[in-house]
Amino acid sequence: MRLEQATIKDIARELQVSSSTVSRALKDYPGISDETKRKVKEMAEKLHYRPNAIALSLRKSRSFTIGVIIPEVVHFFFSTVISGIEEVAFSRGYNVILTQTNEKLAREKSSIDTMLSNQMDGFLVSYSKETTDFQHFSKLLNQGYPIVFFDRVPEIPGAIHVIVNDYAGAYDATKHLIQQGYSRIVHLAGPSNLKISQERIRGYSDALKEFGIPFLPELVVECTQGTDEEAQKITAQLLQSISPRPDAFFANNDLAAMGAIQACKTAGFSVPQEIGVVGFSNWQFCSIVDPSLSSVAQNGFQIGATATEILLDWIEKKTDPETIEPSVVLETELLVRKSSTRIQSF
Amino acid sequence: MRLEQATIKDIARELQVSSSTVSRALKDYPGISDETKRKVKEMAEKLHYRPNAIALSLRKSRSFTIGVIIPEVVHFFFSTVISGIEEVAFSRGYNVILTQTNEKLAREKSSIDTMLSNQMDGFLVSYSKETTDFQHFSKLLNQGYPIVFFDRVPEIPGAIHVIVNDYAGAYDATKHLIQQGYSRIVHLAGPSNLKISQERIRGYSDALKEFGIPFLPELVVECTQGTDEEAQKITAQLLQSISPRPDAFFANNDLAAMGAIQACKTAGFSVPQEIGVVGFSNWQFCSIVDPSLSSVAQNGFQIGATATEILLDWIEKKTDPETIEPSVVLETELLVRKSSTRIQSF
DNA sequence: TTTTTTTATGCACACGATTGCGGTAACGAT
DNA sequence: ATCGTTACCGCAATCGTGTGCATAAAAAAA
Repeated sequence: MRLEQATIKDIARELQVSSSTVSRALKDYPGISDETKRKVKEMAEKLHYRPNAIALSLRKSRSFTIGVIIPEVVHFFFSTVISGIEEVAFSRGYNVILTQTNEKLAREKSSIDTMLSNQMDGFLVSYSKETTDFQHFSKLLNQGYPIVFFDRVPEIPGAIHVIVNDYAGAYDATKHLIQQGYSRIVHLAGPSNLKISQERIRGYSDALKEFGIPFLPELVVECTQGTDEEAQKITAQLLQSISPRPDAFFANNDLAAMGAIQACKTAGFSVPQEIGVVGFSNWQFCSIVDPSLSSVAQNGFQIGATATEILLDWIEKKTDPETIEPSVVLETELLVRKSSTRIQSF
Repeated sequence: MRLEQATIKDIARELQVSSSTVSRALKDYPGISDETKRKVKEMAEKLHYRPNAIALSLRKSRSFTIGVIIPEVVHFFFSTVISGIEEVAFSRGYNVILTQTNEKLAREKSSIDTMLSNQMDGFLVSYSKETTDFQHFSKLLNQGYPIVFFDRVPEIPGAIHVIVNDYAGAYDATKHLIQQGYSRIVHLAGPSNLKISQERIRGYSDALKEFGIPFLPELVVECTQGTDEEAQKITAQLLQSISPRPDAFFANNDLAAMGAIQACKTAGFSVPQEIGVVGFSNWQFCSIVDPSLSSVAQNGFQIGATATEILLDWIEKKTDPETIEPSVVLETELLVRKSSTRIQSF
């Protein structure tokens, strides 16, 4: 049996005043005597009064809550994004409701449904791998709901994005490998329906072009799942089937990069002396594995924080959605570690 | 300008009936003609009617939302717990509001405040490292709010816990090291105010005792932060200062274990031939590092899922809080990998 | 003293949905 | 013609808070 929360009415009854007076006194409205204000506040304190945010939401048609929809929580990158989101939301007085889609489209849609029922003030979304049609999002946008997409962003008119410069990240990584003397560079790519995958391929390809290295389609292999097991298999196979053998791997994510390293070791090649490897994301373990893994760092925290700032400004009408930069691109940073360093520059 | 959500009143107006009729028709109440029900449902469909969960919450004094308070999101273990929580909550029709305390007590308290304002139906809590006094929790409990603690659990009467068998996990790990022929085993312990740290020390100590190995206080070192850097420093120092030198490290977490391994390598010792290492938690990277890291797995997903099941049963009064097992202890599993295997048993 | 202004407070309704209670037809039975 | 029954449906209050408008009392101006 829960102890009842004290309400404005309780305070009003105790003090023999109306609840409107209490409401105004608590918010220091003009036109309430200091004496009354004092009494009201004292009584509020005494009764442990806490404003009922639900009632407030109903009244104001504002919930001060944002909905976050992501593919998976158990993912270093996404967890850092969540952290950034939570940090900014908290500091600006908003709640965060979280759902993961487990990469399922159906789950994505039903999440939106319940979130709409719960009167979210806005949405932060990174869509699932299954999502190829974006009507459920564009409908929301057309209805005027603020949505900011991050990382995985759809190509629909009016959508606001926060992404990292995948192109530049991939370009930098590839260029670095080339400068380290690797030339037959495999790209373990991500799911081809994601724009980030396409951008990274583009960066990879452009870097090759710039250094006069031919782009070979057979050196770009899609790793659908992005797990280390998958990458390990693919790498092992590539080392056998391609001739002359690849001498570097640029992976779409760090897990895949680790898979590649393992496969190389198993096949008897040393990393980085014979084969160089670079990952993407800069997961926590990159610096503690052996050899330490070079990786393109994307600051998840900053992505989350930035996306949330934009969303909240939008919600609070500080910014007209028309004037928002449709796409905020954060820079990546190539962190060179042992896995790709065979020329000691120091 | 957001398009207005259709309400029951809108449906009522269109159909020239009262809103009570609409409400009842939508929920298939008896006493409403099939004809009317059909019309109402059609109109609801047409107007894209979505029940306003906020209004419902106000009416029912139930928000169908649970508050989750954890130290940090960017932590493999906690992210798996969140995943388990989210999964169960979603399947049972509840929302999850997430806050991280960043290990700050003040943040913990203020999170509780805003969650109370938002009429959470219950709480899932793992408290911060700073928390030594639990009044803010016991007050909640006394007010009748359902709270289930997990991982880090307070010693207050009436609190429900979901934890793993830290004692057994530590015992197993230590026993394993002993059986592999290591005898001067260092324990890199966690913050001493956390019960989990104490339990692990107990398990470590009991395993030594059982095998007749003396417990040396200087071999138990507290790693306050639990980072790899910290563990690396401490390990390096221990390898120098203690004589005869330690030949194994059992770390309170995997990151610390990795730090220990690095320090060993730097000092010229090979793992596992000369020095064995076991971690705790079984983070994702354990299987992909070299040497792969033995670790005590604690199933975060299961912890989160179990805690949520208990909480929701409690909220829905399926179980009387008096009858709830005060402490659910999930078993750990020692995953033996290369970092602690010098006796090939196969 | 009367009129005007200021100050302090209450009334009533709104937000959206639910629900106990009661009302009103229509119909059949007496 | 009257009553009882049944089938449908509406009124109005409720949850907790905020706010425009009216109003009473007090103070100031006439």
